[in-house]
Amino acid sequence: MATPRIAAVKGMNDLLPEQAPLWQKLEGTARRIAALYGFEEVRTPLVESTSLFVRGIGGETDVVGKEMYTFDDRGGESLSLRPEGTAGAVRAYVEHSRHAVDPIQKWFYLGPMFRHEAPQKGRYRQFFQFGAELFGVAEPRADVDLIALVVRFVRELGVSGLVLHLSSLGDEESRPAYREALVRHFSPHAARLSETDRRRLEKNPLRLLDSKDETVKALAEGAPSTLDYLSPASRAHFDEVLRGLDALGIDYEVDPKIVRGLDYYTRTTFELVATSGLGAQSTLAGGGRYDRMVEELGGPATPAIGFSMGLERLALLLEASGPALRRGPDLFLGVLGDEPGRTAQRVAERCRDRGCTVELTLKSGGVAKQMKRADRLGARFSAIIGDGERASGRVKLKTLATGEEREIALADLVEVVGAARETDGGQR
RNA sequence: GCGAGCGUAGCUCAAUCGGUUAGAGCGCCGGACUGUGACUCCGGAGGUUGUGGGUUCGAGACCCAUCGCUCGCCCCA
Repeated sequence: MATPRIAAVKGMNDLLPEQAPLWQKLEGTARRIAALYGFEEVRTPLVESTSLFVRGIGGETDVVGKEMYTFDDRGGESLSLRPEGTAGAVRAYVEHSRHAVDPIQKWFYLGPMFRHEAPQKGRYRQFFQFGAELFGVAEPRADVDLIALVVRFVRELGVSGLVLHLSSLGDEESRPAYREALVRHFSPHAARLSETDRRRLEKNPLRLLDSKDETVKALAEGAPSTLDYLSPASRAHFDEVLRGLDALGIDYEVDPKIVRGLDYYTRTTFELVATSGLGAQSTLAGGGRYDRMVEELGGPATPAIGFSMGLERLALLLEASGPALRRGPDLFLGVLGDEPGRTAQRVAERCRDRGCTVELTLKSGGVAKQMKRADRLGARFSAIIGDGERASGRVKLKTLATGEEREIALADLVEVVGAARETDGGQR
């Protein structure tokens, strides 16, 4: 009987070497695009005081109310694994008085988030997000710049079939009136609503617009739009965002029904939705303004806008369009014997000094076996070093792809392999 | 939290109505080829059929429970 194995925790996945190239591409592109827009990386803790999320995101939200990994540490303080990145970023902005350094802070982050939900396609308990936060600018141009970043990122990766949904939730002035209008619209039909939807009607009527229940969907068709209740200032802001996107040629769909699940949003909200490939979890990215949150967490009144994107969902879309290639080593160095092995290892080090990737035979074996390995690894060149080579100072350098073989001086090996790498920049 | 589907080798799958020793392809290891990969051929390892119980002369298959995975609902990225 085999010893029982311990499996990974439900909803938390290993990323194995085969998947690494794809993730490196995702993260590398994210960093590069963020830099193009002047965003700098911030790394905040994975664990925060539970109260941060309760205050920042809203205790009534599903994310905080029932999906957080919460525990008491040894001192009795309630801590939680971060379910999203914005609250921690705002906390850091306030804690370090960044407004005093420069009120305009442009941050991006890349890292795991945790939510205790039933896993399904595109939804995991540990998932990676790429996100950005732009503090200190109320102007709609900031909204447009941030959305442009998101759009450029997915475009750069070659993901297609995405639609940008856009709306505005208004400000302190507009929201109460809109809320009331919604209650007026749905209340006469309360009897036909499910229990949860009736509770929503009381607590957060905005939620009803997002319902998938057919009855509610039908009712929502004729519901008043948040856009009709915007204050003049919010209206002007929203219109300017739309004009800015038009000017950049970014397509969007004004969709008053998008309601973000976190309480902190004001004014502009947006989602990037996949039209296929993600099943029920079609939202790839979400974001919006949170102009009141910095103040609510004890900082000076500071407007802000941000977004976050689920990288697993992005990976799912990218995997569908073909696997990322793993690049083999520039040189495979085979070894026959201990003494030649030491020579080969020295040569390998010199190649690596030169910036070439080298796979050296570590586990002794016959030539055929070593060549098989060279082939499987996808090496560009192979050479075997044995007593003969050591004595003569000459090696046979084989180009795996063509089978062509030529004899060169062992002393020239580094230069030949290095030059070949440089002619095509290591891209093969 | 709720609902549904699925668990057979490392992977993808097969196994007649419940029938005797659970197979194949790919992959892996070895050999043909003791100093040259791919193609080919030969051989090998690898399974408590997720787990526990039940029905039966007999269970991979049927029943119950349990665990896991997947998908959907809710919600979200």
